[in-house]
Amino acid sequence: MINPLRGMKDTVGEFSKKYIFFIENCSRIAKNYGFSFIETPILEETALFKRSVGESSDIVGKEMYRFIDKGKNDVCMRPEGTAGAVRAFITQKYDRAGGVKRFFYHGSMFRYERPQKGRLRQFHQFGVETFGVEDVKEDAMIILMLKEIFDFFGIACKLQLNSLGCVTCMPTYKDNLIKFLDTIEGLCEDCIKRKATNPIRVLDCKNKNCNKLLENAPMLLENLCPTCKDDFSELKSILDEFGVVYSIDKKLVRGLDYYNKTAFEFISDNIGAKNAIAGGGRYDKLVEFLGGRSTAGVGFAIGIERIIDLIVMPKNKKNGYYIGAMSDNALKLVIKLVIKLRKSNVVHTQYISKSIKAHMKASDKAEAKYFICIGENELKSKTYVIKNLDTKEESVEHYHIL
RNA sequence: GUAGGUGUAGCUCAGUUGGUUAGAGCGCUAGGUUGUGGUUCUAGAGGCCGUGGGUUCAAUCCCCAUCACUUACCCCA
Repeated sequence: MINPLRGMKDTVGEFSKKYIFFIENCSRIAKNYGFSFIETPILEETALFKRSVGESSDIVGKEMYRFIDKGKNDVCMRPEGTAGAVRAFITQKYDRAGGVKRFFYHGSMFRYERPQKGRLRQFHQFGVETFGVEDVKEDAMIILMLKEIFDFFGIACKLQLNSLGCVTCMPTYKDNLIKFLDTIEGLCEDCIKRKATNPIRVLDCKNKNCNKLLENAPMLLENLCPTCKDDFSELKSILDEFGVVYSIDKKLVRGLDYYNKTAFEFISDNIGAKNAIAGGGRYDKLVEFLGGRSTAGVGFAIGIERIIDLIVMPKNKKNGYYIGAMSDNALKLVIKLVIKLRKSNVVHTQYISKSIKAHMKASDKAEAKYFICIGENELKSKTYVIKNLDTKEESVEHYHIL
């Protein structure tokens, strides 16, 4: 027997139903916000992720599915969606065309890690990206969209917010942070590495000892330039105005290098240890960094496996027809009728004749609303009965397809 | 990479202090006298008790190894 690879799962059964339900409704909501569908390749040049996600990130450092293809290209399976969307934005020359572009996407992402609850090697995200809008109202808007999505699916969660500053305030802050870190002894090994590669990530180290040592560290949020500070205030006031509850997490820096200014995460207490169910933020330098004309960007991604268990599905209503044959002579007619009705209805059937009782049981299993059974009597009378399985009413119809 | 937990029917799990024929619920199939369902009743099918080795007269059970799954750490969605 061949099993799926570790950390990879089939989309079937209950998960499949929920997945479709989730994607359809997220897409609907995103369209209402003016976003249009984009799909980018799963394979991209390794350089794309190295440059966008960042070499200091764990994702690039140790989690990518990376290989050399037959054309000797160094390629990776995408570990997240933003890099590809930005690349596509530049490829299409939308950066030069100017204006605003809003995209939503969904699909498989790949990270080579140890699987656990809500974390797979092939997992699925639904995400959106806005290009060309510097206004922080857009940040607020996509957070409102996320909130709307979670509300729609009945998912309880909390929003955590931070601002990472911009090219004006971040560099000086970073210098100050490094100076502070230099005065500290006893940081964990990882943090010592981070100090050199991406010092702000020291802030969200989970090591308790590091946390203590960092109690007096300078915080990003307290060292923002006036613009960033104003934007952050405006973001908060919009969220307040529309009743979005949030908390400020000064240590929220996120693991991807491309974020600046707004950074946020939605977390849930109901999904095991990995409590981030969605994350996002602003990445105003990324388009330029990947070779495009300078364009602001902001977006989010939802981890579908993280929230799938929290989705409450509406109850299935009975729908469509079940048509069965009670004698072999009737089979041909049943098939004809099935094909005809399938032009505009959900129709279930079976290819063998059996008792009316067995057919009715099968129709319940199929959750059909209407039931038709054809046997010798129907063949003789050229009529059949349609039974409404909810109301138990029966009505006689003449058929003309013999 | 590290640590714990679990591998018995399609699914969820009992069980055997080592002994001949392996258990339940759910699901599946078929029936409950004339062609009417969901909840019911009866019957049936379905197991190399994860794999390899060891101890033993005898292993699904004890020991070792291995693989898989799972949870957690790290990190992320």
